[in-house]
Amino acid sequence: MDQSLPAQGRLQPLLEDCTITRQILDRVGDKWSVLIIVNLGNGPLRFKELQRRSAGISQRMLSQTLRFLERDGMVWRKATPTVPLTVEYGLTALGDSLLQPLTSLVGWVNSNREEVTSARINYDSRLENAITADGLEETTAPPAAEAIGAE
Amino acid sequence: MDQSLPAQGRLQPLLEDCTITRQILDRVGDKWSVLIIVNLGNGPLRFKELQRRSAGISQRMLSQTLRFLERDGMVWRKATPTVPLTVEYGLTALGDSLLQPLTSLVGWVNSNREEVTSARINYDSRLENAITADGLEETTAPPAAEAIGAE
DNA sequence: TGCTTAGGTTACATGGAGGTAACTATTATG
DNA sequence: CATAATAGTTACCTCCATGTAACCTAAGCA
Repeated sequence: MDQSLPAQGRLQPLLEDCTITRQILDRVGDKWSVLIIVNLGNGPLRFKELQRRSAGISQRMLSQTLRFLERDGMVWRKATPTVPLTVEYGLTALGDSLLQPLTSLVGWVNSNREEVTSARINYDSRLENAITADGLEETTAPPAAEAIGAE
Repeated sequence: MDQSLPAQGRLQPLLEDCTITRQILDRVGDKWSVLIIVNLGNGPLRFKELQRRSAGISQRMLSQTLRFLERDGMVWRKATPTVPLTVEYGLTALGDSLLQPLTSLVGWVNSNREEVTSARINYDSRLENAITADGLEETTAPPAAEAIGAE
């Protein structure tokens, strides 16, 4: 779409004043929403199966999140009045189109896990050194005021 | 539909069992993190300026989120011991690389706001009709068991 | 002396997100 | 009659994320 990111300037005002944008972003960025959408990315699933695949989600949150996603037009729901009742969920065209940016975000996370993890270790050990170096006082001095080249 | 997304299958297990992935995803998907990263996308900013541009953020959350992002290696911090103290924040190479998937996600949201909004109106009005249609009882019957074409 | 600035930290209070568990309906089966 | 399965809903409770506001440091200046 925007090969070199000149769109950034246009994103800011939208993030600033647009409540709806923020609202939708919160929803699609939500922990359970992401999990459900990615899980539905391979095709429709029934409630129990979806719960089984979304490790850690409670019945309550699955049901709630599904209703939100259905309301927002990203997921469809199909109930078949069989004996113990069969309900299927799947991605709408809208939900499917979300799958792409979402997948690239999750992909970014997976690609950069190591780097983030080592950044944390690095940061934490610097903090420790800074604390042990000057006793109890003067911790107000920022320990990383130099070496900001960031590679 | 998903011929161009063969990576999905590999994302699921990572989302299921990997605590770190989920943790990082929560961080980069966080409301304030997104705002800060997008705002820093145009270049480094000082604390107050960043706060001014990130409408609605409190000093506390800005400071906290910046510390998290710095710890995760996405943002650098440069303090200059001037008279009232000058601190600049900017994106590291890692943070900059996040800008791309994040921008495409925010772009998706902006492109599909209308559709989501109308989906909500549609859903809510259907609910209303379903409620007024059958008085007080029998609301247990799923109102949308037919017409699932999703368009 | 005390007000201002930048850039925070800390204590305190609270709302709401989310977990747990019980309850619902329906039919088949033992 | 009780139990099981699917697909939820509801009540209840707790804890954490976040907002508010006060406080901190250091220097300048009126």
